[in-house]
Amino acid sequence: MSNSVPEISDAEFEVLDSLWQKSPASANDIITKLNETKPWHEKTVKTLLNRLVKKQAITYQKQQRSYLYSPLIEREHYLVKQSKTLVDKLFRGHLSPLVTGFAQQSRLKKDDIAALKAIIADWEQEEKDD
Amino acid sequence: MSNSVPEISDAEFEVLDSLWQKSPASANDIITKLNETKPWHEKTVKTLLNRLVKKQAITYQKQQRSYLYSPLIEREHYLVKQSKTLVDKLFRGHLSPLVTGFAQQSRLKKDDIAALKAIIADWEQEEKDD
DNA sequence: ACATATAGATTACACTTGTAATACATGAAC
DNA sequence: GTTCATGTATTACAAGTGTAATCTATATGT
Repeated sequence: MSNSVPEISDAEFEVLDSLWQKSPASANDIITKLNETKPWHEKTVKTLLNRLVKKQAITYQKQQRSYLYSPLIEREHYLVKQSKTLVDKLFRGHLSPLVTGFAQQSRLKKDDIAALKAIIADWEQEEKDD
Repeated sequence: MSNSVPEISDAEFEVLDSLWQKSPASANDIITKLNETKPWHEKTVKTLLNRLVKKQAITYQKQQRSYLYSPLIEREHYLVKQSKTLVDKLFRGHLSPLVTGFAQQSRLKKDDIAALKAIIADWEQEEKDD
């Protein structure tokens, strides 16, 4: 119950995602990791950390001088919510047109196909159970 | 080639979507239609129309005093691009975790399942052709 | 004890977005 | 021809965002 997930901007998301991969982590850990792929200034990342704390998306524990940050919002939950938001907006809640669009752009990977088969099998099992 | 789709905000998207449903349309047509579901002030919608024109997402033809607006960006193209953007961001380009998330939230509708089956069949046919 | 490096906090600043209000131009009514 | 209504254009303004720079407090080296 309770928590409506806060709005997370794109840049903030990258920071949060880094914490989902490994936490707790110090600001420097996070900066180092992010800098493998993004040219973000140290100050920029710290601003993003502050904003995430204010939004209660992450928290920290004081560790002598520095902080160790950890996520407060759960990854799976967040991903599902964002997915649903987009599908609602673009496809009025229907997933299949999204998948079809993907398929037409040939972006399906073989593990996607395997996963889809499994999903269909589950769904049909459920139907039978009704 | 050419056109990187411009960034469209949420509010702007609603206006564009209305034009995808019916165009060309006058500002008043659009306002009336949008007001069936959103409490937006006339001035607000006109601001959004202006911004969309500036972004070259829509265009218009002068019709005596007023304008008739039409989309410049293609709906299918836009939807696929947004879908891909989200899947890249949240799932590193893999569609199946998104579908799995949906399935777990029981958001799959029966036409979704039918569409998924068709997609798989097509994909397997492609494989065979290689 | 004192200077310094450094971690986090505060401030900055331009751009976008949501949400209009005001200004301007012109066709329509008298 | 002058006024008025109405359509578009311009301006407004706060909140959020990307992208830092500056300020402040303190652990550490000497």
